Amino acid sequence: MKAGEWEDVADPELVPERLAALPSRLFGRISARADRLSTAALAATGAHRWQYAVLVALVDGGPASQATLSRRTGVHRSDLVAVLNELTAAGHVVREPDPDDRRRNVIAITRSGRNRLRSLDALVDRVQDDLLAALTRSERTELVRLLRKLSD
Amino acid sequence: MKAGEWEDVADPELVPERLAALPSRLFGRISARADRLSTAALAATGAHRWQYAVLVALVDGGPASQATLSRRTGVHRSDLVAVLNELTAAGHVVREPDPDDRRRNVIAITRSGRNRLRSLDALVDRVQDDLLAALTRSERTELVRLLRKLSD
DNA sequence: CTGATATCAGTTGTACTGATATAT
DNA sequence: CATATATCAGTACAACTGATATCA
Repeated sequence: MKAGEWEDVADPELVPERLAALPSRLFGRISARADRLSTAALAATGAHRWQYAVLVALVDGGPASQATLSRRTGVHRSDLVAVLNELTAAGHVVREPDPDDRRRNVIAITRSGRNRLRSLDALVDRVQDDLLAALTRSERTELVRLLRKLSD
Repeated sequence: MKAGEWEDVADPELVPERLAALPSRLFGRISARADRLSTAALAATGAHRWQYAVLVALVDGGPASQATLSRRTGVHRSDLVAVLNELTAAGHVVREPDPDDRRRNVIAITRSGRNRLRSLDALVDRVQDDLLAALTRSERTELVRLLRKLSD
């Protein structure tokens, strides 16, 4: 993954059918494309890709410990530390020791964090739209249904 | 990506709907799972994940230069060098200068390479089956159709 | 001179493992 | 004692970029 001008190395005309229809290969390629689109869209804002997931998890689920946030987002607890450092430094969340369980930090979103999320929301929506541009609206719905079945 | 015992960090019950239904996130997670399954399956054979793509491209498209192989497989020409070094060392392909264009190497599969591909084929099929286990046969067909539309 | 080819060295981001300190 | 939490250092891999030498 990287930003910049991009030229696909594969030529659809040349790719043998056995490879072209291989689910694991398709997932890898589409996922790489999604990463490129996300990174490009977020580059302007200086936001990390995981910031969005964390802010959504806080708004939709309320304040939480880092361990809970990890379970809500799927972001690994090891990686969450750096994301929260960034968000805290920017004033988008506050991180305070939990008085009820002193192992935990309680993470809460700030007003600035809510504003941040609103602007990221628009970017993320455009990325999904770009990514799924080749599909009709009903195909998109069906695709998401199938992907969700797979990810459980 | 790594092998070993694996425990999902996300708890499906806790993931907010906005994240759970996000295509770019779903692609990332499923692609990571596909990588884990492939790596685990290939670990026993000592094969790199790209070996399979290269061997298929040679069998289905005939001998070719490295640049052509890159376009057939989508494997980057920079990465292809190492894969071909491995395959050459194992005797699965032969790499010879092209007499008609001395910039090129002609890569051709050997009998040992064809045998290798047959054993990898079985592994790859099982990985796809594992990956798509949650879907019915017709859902799998529809999914592949949608993924192919996206990857063009 | 331009473009294509093969090679090599290095970079970035994701998704981890493993270890440690601290508290329940 | 086991278990959960937060943190940090480090690893493996895909998918690149950029540079160089060679040749058409």
